[in-house]
Amino acid sequence: MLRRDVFQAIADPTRREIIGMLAHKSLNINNVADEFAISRPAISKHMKILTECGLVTITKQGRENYCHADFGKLKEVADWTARYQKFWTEKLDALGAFLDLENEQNIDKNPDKS
Amino acid sequence: MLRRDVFQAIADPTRREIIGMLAHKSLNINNVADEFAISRPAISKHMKILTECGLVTITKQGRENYCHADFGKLKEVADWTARYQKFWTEKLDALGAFLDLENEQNIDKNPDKS
DNA sequence: TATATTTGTAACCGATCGGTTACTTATTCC
DNA sequence: GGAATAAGTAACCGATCGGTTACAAATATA
Repeated sequence: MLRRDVFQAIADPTRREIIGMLAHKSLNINNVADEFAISRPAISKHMKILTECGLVTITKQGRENYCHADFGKLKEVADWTARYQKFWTEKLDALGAFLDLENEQNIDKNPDKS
Repeated sequence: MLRRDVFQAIADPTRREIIGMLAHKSLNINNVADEFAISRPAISKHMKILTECGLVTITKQGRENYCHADFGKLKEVADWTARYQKFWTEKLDALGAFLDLENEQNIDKNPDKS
């Protein structure tokens, strides 16, 4: 497996839009492609990237491939941003806030790797 | 202005590491470059991307350029992931959860655009 | 003043990205 | 069986990415 990076997967606005669509309802590839100006193969490629990083799972139903969003992988992103949340929610000294956060969560020596 | 996308900016693991470093302490370009195996101009390019999207600001001090992280822009990412938070925090029916979220936050018709 | 330090940037490189068209395969419907 | 539908994939394209080396400019230091 290629073990795609979820940060890289959500970097593209089209893919973020796809995730939003699938939150409402599971759709097959053509259903998704109909909502965009780009071609079906282009959507198919985006979907491959989303499945490779675990953001989307596909279940085959006859000749149709239904795509479901799997939001668990999005937690990885939320957790990363949460490290710095205090910096925008409170007007604290930045260094102090970070050290507080580090203490609370007891994160490892190198918390900034991916 | 190029008006860089913060999602694209944080897609690169090196840039995420830089953000983590600047959370501890403001540093000049060489300080940052010393922590990586890649060249100084490469770091300089990463820093340009980070400043273009507002994640980093630079203050000139003599011949040194001090880089400070600006976490406000990270809220944009946190807000996007928060739309789907219920999907991983609770074991609810996915459609129901999304509609609840939509109701609470009263987000616009097309909440999935970037 | 001469030299060292900090930085930006230009030119280049190979790889990847996001898209296309064309073709194939599998399934469903008449 | 034959036609239509859904989807994967290969080949190609131009642009961007992430890196390099080389050079220039500004500031600090001896």
